[in-house]
Amino acid sequence: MLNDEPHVSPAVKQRVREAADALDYHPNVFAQALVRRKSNMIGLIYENPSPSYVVELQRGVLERLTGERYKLVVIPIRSVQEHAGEVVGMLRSAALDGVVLAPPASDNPIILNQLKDARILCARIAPTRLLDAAPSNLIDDVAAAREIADYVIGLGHREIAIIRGDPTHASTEARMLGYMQAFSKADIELRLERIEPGLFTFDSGLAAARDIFARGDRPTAILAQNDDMAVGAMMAAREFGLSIPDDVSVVGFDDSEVSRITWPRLTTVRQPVFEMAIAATEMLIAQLEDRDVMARITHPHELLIRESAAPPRSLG
Amino acid sequence: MLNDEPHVSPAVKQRVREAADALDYHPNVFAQALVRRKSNMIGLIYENPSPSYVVELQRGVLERLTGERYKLVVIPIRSVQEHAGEVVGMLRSAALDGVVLAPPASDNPIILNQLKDARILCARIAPTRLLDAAPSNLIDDVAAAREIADYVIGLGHREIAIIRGDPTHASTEARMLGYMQAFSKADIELRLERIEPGLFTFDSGLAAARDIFARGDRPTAILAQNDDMAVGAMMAAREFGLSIPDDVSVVGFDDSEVSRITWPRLTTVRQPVFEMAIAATEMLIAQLEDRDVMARITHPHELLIRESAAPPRSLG
DNA sequence: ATGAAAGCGCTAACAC
DNA sequence: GTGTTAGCGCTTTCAT
Repeated sequence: MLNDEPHVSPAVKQRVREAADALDYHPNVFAQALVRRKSNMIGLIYENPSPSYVVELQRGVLERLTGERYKLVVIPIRSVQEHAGEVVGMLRSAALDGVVLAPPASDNPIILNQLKDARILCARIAPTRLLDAAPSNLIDDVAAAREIADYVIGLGHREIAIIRGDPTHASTEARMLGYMQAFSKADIELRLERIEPGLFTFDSGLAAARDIFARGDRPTAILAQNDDMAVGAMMAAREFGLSIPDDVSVVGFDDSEVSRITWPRLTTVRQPVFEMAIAATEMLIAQLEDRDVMARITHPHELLIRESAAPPRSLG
Repeated sequence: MLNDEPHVSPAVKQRVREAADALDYHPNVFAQALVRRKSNMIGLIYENPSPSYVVELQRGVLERLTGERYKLVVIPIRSVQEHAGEVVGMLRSAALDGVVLAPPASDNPIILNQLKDARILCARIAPTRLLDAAPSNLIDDVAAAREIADYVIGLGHREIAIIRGDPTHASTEARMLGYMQAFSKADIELRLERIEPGLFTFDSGLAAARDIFARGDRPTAILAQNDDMAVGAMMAAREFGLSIPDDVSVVGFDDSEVSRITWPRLTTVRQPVFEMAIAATEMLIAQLEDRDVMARITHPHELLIRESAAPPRSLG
């Protein structure tokens, strides 16, 4: 009766509602779920490399869920790489109607397959492979990385170091490829010792940049594969008494909040994580309600020129 | 049978488990919940002023929940102040076993009362009032604020501005009180125009500090009631060409991640949000499982002296 | 110890 | 339209 049935007059609805309120009646969601086979809960699956990324993600999902009857269950995975086989078991015992998959889970074939077998719907954020396996929200990582590398090269830099992201995330390779395209277009040789590993965390960026600065021939610019690592690199530069961007330029990737609160503000390329999360949630809800679903959205990226990169001093 | 019954031999258990795996059997959680009247889900209720605070909070809850059968449902509230009356209705329709209450919900008498009426268990983070209404995790906000103010005054500052937190959070008043105790002990007069309102956000700190710097007589130090606002104040200082800590000292409150990634690093006073969230979740689980529950834990705070505060230039 | 049966609170199908 | 009933998948109780 409370479920918006078709042939009930508004007046009656109103009275029923009042009576329900008066009796403090709340339908039992388990009984409902049991018979409807629907929990009205969705999950957000993520690993934990960059807090700012996760925050944006979750904000986006919750934004789309406001006013909706769905509740959000957060499911952090220590290491998708290691626990892929167990993830779907967890999900089905949580009885979720569907899940939003953030990287690197969104790229994991084991998870994708088991999800299909378990008939759990999903929508994905930033996958790079198997794009038709499930609805996807992407940016063009290769192009975005190429553009910011182009920009840095355009400033006159030729001695450029790179801090890579987490190797278990496919976007790390994609961004690497974009950088390399820009390098080869400009005829710059990328030396192996100029590539530092990282994990998408502030600490890993700090450590990587310390390594870079501790070595003899210092680059004039650093491309970090996300903003957290870029901010770590800025910290390392300060430790070495280098000023940014005069002594060394640093650029990031993502436009996460941290890029706007540092000084100088970080030049980066925007990935609209919040909007991607909203769109992914929309795709998931559409599936749950048997509406038409977009199979794939490529979201726009945008080079954001701020103050952390400038021409190298020799050209200054 | 799968529920760890007492009189079953290990061998039988093992075989049952194998059979269950082979058939890919998963118990239906709704049927269980229906008859047991227990959902194995807990909620985290928060408002959204400072992302770094929320991240720590959620990390703590999830940390305590790893390996536990409980799932976490996140419940952001736009404005606890405005929607206190509706919160508990939402919760009971979500059928949660219990909730962790972050400020300002943890201080809200309406929510606390309705929770009790609805027999939803809870544990609280950083309440300042009604401390015996439900298990509480606190720090001594007054003492912590007094200590950091003492420190700044001890550096030689006497022209000190304050950026307040969100007025709907009770800790704002508590910290204010701590500052004032330090001021009066040092015989410093606190002028009204030296108190700027804020909302615990970076942007509000930025705006508040711009106001402060735009006025004629500039303070030599700023006490911000959390780190996000302090970092906003640092940004404003840069905009005015002021260097930190030489021209102006800035200190924060919380020791959130952002305080460690700025340059100079932020002098602040640590509130162990992560540990408080773990403890609150522990208190909640203990209640759910009828174990003894600590009624209140006062967590230690700690003054963290970093580089964003120094003696005023006149003394330098 | 083992098995049968009742019932948790609701929805949907079907008769009236 | 309105009232009745079966049954969702499990746990628990009560016979056996």
